[in-house]
Amino acid sequence: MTEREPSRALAHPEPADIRLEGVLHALSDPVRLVIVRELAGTGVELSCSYFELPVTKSTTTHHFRVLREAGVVRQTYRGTAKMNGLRRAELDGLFPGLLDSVLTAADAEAARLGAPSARPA
Amino acid sequence: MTEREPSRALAHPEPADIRLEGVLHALSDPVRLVIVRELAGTGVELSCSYFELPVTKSTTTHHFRVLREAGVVRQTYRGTAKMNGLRRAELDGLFPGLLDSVLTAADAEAARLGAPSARPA
DNA sequence: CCGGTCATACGACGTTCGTCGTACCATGGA
DNA sequence: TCCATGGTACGACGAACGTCGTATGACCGG
Repeated sequence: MTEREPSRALAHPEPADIRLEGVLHALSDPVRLVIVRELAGTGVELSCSYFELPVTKSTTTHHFRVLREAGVVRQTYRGTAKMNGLRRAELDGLFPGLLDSVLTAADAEAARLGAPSARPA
Repeated sequence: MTEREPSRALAHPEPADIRLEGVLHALSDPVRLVIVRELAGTGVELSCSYFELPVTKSTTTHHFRVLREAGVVRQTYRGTAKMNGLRRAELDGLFPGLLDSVLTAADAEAARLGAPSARPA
């Protein structure tokens, strides 16, 4: 709840605490899937404000938190910005091939549905 | 033909209507994940009553319905029983490798958590 | 025909989810 | 110092979810 600590630190689940169900659930939301695809596509850390999502800032914060608590992304403060990076190594170690196949599937579906975004040419 | 039409037909989404988000959501429930793992492990069609799930019959029906409507399983009546089979071909065609990696991940997690009902092929 | 078995439908209930708005805090620069 | 920028916390709300119990329907074997 109310942390009076420096609190500029964010809690991340350790690999042993990451649950497949949680990851799948995190990935089952369209907005979050867009975030993950973009993160994977660029391969670098991106700030929350980098993303242009069809939701408000509050909701964006919420989605990033869900991703972080599921163990999908790692968030670190960098000045006023909060950078987000995919936890690829941990995820691949825990669930080999899962992230890649989800990403591939998302690309395939986007192409199938004629969605243009999230594809860094 | 000697093919007998099932008295009650069940609606299944066509491959083109299967959504990745829907599949991931269907797979993100522990009970449904158990069902899918068992279906994949045996490789044959299983009746609803075959499964020993920690929920009532009503809830079991509900979960099978979610899986069917997401396009994960195919259900066909066979007498009073309803047989359930994984839609492997369709899923693999739509999202190559996805099902396998989820299944592998589920096995890995089950082993990691000390699962009792793991199903080594 | 009649009962038994397998599964469904429907309604209910509490929980979680996705969304928003508003108020607030933390950092960095003018 | 003060303010602009980037993000958070909290509360609210409707919708969807997972669960159950009971009543009902479909099929098979006597």
